[in-house]
Amino acid sequence: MTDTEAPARSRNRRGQGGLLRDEIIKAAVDLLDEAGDERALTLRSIARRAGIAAPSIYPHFPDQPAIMLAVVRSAFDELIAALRAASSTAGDPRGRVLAICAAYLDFARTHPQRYRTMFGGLWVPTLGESSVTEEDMATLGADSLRLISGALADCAAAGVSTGTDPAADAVALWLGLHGLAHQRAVTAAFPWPADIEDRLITALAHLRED
Amino acid sequence: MTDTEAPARSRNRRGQGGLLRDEIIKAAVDLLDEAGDERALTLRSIARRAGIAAPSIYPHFPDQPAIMLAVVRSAFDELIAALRAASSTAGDPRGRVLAICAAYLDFARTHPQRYRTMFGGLWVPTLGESSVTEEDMATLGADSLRLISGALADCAAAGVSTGTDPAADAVALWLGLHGLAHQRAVTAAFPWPADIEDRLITALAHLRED
DNA sequence: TGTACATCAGTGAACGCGCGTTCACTGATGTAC
DNA sequence: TGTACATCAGTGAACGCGCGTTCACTGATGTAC
Repeated sequence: MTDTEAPARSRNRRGQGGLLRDEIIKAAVDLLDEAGDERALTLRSIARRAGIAAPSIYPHFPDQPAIMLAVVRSAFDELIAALRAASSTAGDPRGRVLAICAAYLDFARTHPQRYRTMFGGLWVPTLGESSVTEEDMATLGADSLRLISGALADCAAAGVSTGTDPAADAVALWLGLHGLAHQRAVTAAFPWPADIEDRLITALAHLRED
Repeated sequence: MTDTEAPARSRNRRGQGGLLRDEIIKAAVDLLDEAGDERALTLRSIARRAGIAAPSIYPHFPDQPAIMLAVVRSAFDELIAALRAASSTAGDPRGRVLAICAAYLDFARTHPQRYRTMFGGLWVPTLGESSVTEEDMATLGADSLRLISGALADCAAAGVSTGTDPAADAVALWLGLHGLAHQRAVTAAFPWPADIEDRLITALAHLRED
């Protein structure tokens, strides 16, 4: 893993300086996907990757944790977009739940480093010592949970699940998915049962046998 | 969180130098429990905490990742001991499963930093660049999984669960517990349903309603 | 019982490194006249 | 249309810091004689 730089960068036109902000986030996300872990995401390594000098980051982010927040936020945006796409292509309620779950696990498997960073809690700065606020943290992921909850409610209404509390069931189902996705992202070798996904989803979504 | 040292340390008797090894692990675990995250566990901070000079660590550990492995190993030892204790006090199979799950969640709640470090995958060094081997990693936690698996098999035999594959069910149940324990260890505020533990355990252990 | 000595537990100073951040700056570009 | 100038995007050098690790060492303690 050489520290590939992007040397031939030419500066943005006048008035377009804000474009660099997105380039910085992109560089950080790329770096994260390639790196062993998020500790590789230093302000300087991101600058190198983006092909700029380290101080050039400061007009766009007040400090290093602010970059991390932007990276995590963009990852959450991507996740919810994938879940929504999966949700909309499925027909019946049961299929929707299964599609959302599959998309969730797929996201995690495709971007293990991003997943670990999003939910690992380690990028969280010591609140109060950085520019990132408590509110920034709390709202992340709430949309995904709502999407699952809605799909489960439809299942209950359609009679394909025996669940009676979609909001609580959504949390339980998500926890199962998260446990699986996280453990996969973290360990190389694990004795996975072949049908572990079905096993978790069917049990936690309270789906009836078909 | 001041960087409390232990200044009045007197050296071990001749032949008892090995005792410092345990003191180092103890210092590291204490530091981890107090710290915001495992990144605070540097070789130097551990040495400060133990009241010794940094180089004094080298006769006991070949490098920094080796200390991390020792810390994680001791945490896993503690976890399995807690699970075994819970398992042995319960009477019937159903009670045993519930007691083991409760002990698991209790461990995570009591030692969130330790839990996050054990399962977060971030202490894992780049294998091949440190003294920690692949085998070191693979065996951690296997005992706990076996304990759960055995308890589930007893449930099935006693007819209090409808599961037919205790080994696979154990993985699924553990994943649920892990998802819950991990998320709790990582986030301050989360909209937890009141009965989330029951919800997960009953569904994943396939326990019959009583 | 006394003493010389080897061994052992642990130290202090130093190294090179990458980090986040600051500062004064440069040079291209758009704009006012 | 030409030119002076303000503004903007981005730079290079430097700072102090904590890190992991190395090296030569010190001084107490047990042991052989």
